[in-house]
Amino acid sequence: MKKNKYKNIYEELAGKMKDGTFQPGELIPSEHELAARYETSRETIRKALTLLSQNGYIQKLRGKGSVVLDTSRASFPISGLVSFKELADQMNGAIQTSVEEFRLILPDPYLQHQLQCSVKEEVWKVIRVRTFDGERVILDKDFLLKKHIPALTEDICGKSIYAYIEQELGLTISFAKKEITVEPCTNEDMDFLHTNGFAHVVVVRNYVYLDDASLFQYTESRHRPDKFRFVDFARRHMK
Amino acid sequence: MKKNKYKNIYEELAGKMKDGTFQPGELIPSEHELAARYETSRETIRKALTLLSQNGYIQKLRGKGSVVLDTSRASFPISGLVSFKELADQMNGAIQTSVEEFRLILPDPYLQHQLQCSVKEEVWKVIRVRTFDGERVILDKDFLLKKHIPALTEDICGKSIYAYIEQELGLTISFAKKEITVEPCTNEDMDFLHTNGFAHVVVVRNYVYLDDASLFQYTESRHRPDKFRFVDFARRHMK
DNA sequence: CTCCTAAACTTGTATATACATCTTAGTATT
DNA sequence: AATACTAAGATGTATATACAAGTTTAGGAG
Repeated sequence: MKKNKYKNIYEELAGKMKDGTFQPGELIPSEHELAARYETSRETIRKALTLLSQNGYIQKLRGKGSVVLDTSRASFPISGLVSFKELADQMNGAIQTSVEEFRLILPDPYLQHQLQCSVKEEVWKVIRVRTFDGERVILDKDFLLKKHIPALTEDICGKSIYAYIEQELGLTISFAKKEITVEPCTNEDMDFLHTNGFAHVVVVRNYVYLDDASLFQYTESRHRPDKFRFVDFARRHMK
Repeated sequence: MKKNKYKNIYEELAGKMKDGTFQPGELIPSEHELAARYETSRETIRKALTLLSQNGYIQKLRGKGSVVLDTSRASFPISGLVSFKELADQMNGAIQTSVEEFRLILPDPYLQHQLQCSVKEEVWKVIRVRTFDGERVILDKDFLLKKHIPALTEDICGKSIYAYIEQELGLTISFAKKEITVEPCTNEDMDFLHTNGFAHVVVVRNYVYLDDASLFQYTESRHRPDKFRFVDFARRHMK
């Protein structure tokens, strides 16, 4: 099989950093030694190490080796493109999702612009509220093009839309552009959320694309400010 | 010279997307053709295209080619690790920096924790205010370890600390971990900023590292909410 | 003992080859 | 005319080699 050897090695090494087999500050084995240990070529090891470096697991030091970085503070996931369900599964605590609205609509001009579609394109409108420890703190407004997602049910929205798209429909969610701003509370925010006297919400606008580069989803995720936290890892120069 | 051929090609192709030589939706030449055109190997071209893909310039379609994505909406820089001076240079408008405080201190327990240093390590404390169109909207509190940055002047802080570190000191700023939250205004915020009645500020905490993986800077960037905007590009699966 | 140098080992870049997998267009068959 | 197959061309993965450049260590010269 000619598939994903480097990705498997990446996963295995990343696991060893997460579970503490490799400690922060330590040097991992050299590329030659890893190549021998995994019975593969140095180039394949280098692809795995490049991924680790890009995701903040290691720092490569020329002439010395690769040192393990401290990822404990980061509280994963580090930004990335992760669905709420996947995020919730990684956390421990009382987290609930309730579907407040679910229907097929024709887009208004604002949505036409966000989804770059015509007024005739049918769109799934899904409104969900995320509850943490009994407090309604996130309002998710999803809009999905029926052209790409022909069938959808309220039941699926209560679980995970992404799992349905990837596992049932066999589509591949590829990338997203996101924008974070702070905006005044709307009436809708106050209806659905426990705003606790906050006059503003943090708005995360997500434009999500499939692997053929077609835009299929626009999501507006509205967070109560005191419960919002975004963590990112960024490299200055690319390698 | 055995250096950075792939990075040069990346820069050249990225430039063609920015200036419109390559239009969104278009297919760029195939890897074979680019290899011939640049008189290099396919692997070198692939490294350049991988960078373009990671930074949201193109989407690679197996069996078809690489399609140019629309980066016009993104309004660069897309997250990344960019100094304020570099960001300001790309924008047009009346932007000013004023240094409000500049001195050498010994860290209190909070700073010791943020910078992971002892109470004896001297730290440069720099407080700067960023003014847009006459409004004081960002308060930057920088703390730099003297161990790594032995000399610093108020004049440098008024221009660009990063330019000084990289060009004068010859150090390489490598990566940063950042965290975005929303927090109540402090007295300091109200003293230095035109808070315009806002009760909260957006706080961006930056932990910045050199290329030997040593932490040298902790920055707290406090933004007036209505002027804050963060744009990110994220891929779901890594390649 | 100190200093310098050379060797060994590390990661970085460039090139080449082979084959897998996917898309598309063209051809042949039914 | 519709379908099925084939070939060409595209990207994806794996391997191999050579050399460049930075770091560390060991050993030799003084």
